[in-house]
Amino acid sequence: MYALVDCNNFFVSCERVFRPQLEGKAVVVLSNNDGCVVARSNESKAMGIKMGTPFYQVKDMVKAGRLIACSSNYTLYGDLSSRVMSILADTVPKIEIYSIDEAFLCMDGIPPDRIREICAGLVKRVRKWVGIPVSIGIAPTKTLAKIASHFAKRYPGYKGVCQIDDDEKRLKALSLTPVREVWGIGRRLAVKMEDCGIRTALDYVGRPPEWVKEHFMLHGMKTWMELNGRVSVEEERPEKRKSICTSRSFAEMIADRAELASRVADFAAKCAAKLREEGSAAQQVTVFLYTNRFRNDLPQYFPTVSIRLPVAANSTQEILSSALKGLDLIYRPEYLYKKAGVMVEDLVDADAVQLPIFDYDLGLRHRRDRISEVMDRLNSSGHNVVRLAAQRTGDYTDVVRSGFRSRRYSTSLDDIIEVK
DNA sequence: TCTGGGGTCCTAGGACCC
DNA sequence: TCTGGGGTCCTAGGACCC
Repeated sequence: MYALVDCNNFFVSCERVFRPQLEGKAVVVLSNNDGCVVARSNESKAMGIKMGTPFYQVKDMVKAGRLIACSSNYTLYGDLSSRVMSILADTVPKIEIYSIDEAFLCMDGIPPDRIREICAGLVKRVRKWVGIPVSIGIAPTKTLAKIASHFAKRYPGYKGVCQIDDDEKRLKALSLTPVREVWGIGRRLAVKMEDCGIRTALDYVGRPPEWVKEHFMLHGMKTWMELNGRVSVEEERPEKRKSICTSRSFAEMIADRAELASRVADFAAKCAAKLREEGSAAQQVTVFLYTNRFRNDLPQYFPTVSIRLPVAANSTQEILSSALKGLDLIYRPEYLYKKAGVMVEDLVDADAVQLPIFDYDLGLRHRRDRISEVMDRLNSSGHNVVRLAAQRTGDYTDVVRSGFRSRRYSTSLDDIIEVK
């Protein structure tokens, strides 16, 4: 059996932990730059606010006092997430962290008749110790556990735990689940399935496997098997990422090359730091720019360029200088840019980098690695105490729109003192 | 005026090989 | 007019997830 633990309205719940006056109110959390709605309380869902709604479309409700908006505060969410995860990890033999607000628990070795009771205990403990409400779905496959967790979340009668442990319950649950809500079936596939007359998950599992394979290929087959109770979604992914990306939209559009370069330099430095944190090194650095895709009146340009590194690297200097080289190749002064990003790809283990035999300055490499190490130590507080001259001066908060930010209650000493 | 950020996997098709 | 058959590898783009 798998148990999927899903934090309810996670970002909103995090805000509520430290501002209990938000309890029972319509609350939304906004994306970077206060761009769009990325989390909603039950009350704001009931008001019809959809995921991804641009903030300006609900601004009037905020002004009228009917809706409370919070800028996103990922430091806070990340910290509360790790507290939730550590409680889960302490309770069951194995957990697979799936996202910031979800984890699969592997219930191997736990007597079947105790699973529900253990999960009910977890719901209470996480609520009491961290303050976050969670829902848990229990089932023989991950896809079914997801469905069970939806029921646990939707119907208060379950008290946060729903288990699918026999065929009767499974078929009942599938018949009540629209196919577009199934894990692994997105918008495009859902439309295609509905065109074939498939409305519920039960309709889908009723189709013969040959037909499913023909129309929805490998991916569709896996989902089909999972819904039929046969495990097909692999075990956890390897712990190291295959690519790392840092990108941001800008509060204002940018045309100036120097300004753009300093932003790209920041993104590159961030990628390099993430690489080192993970013990990886990159063989390729990609830079991309976006003009404002919502401005039909402006010329559009979405260039991207990749630079191969002769030797895999993770020093800030090397990643940054490649990124700026890339920027030079794609930058055109006649456009207004709204977003940029740096991606590092083809990652290898940092301690297994293949060095060339000839014409290679190993001393230079070591010096760069040393500098990066020192930078990491000095920057470990999360503030950019030291940076390369190509990077921006000043804090990131200077350039991001964030009108409703809560404090970093659980991680920043200043903010903790403020609360007291 | 104002529209997020970060990942993974799969497939089709092209390049290339014999 | 008529132009083989079979592989592998790589990449871009599309689909999905949160």
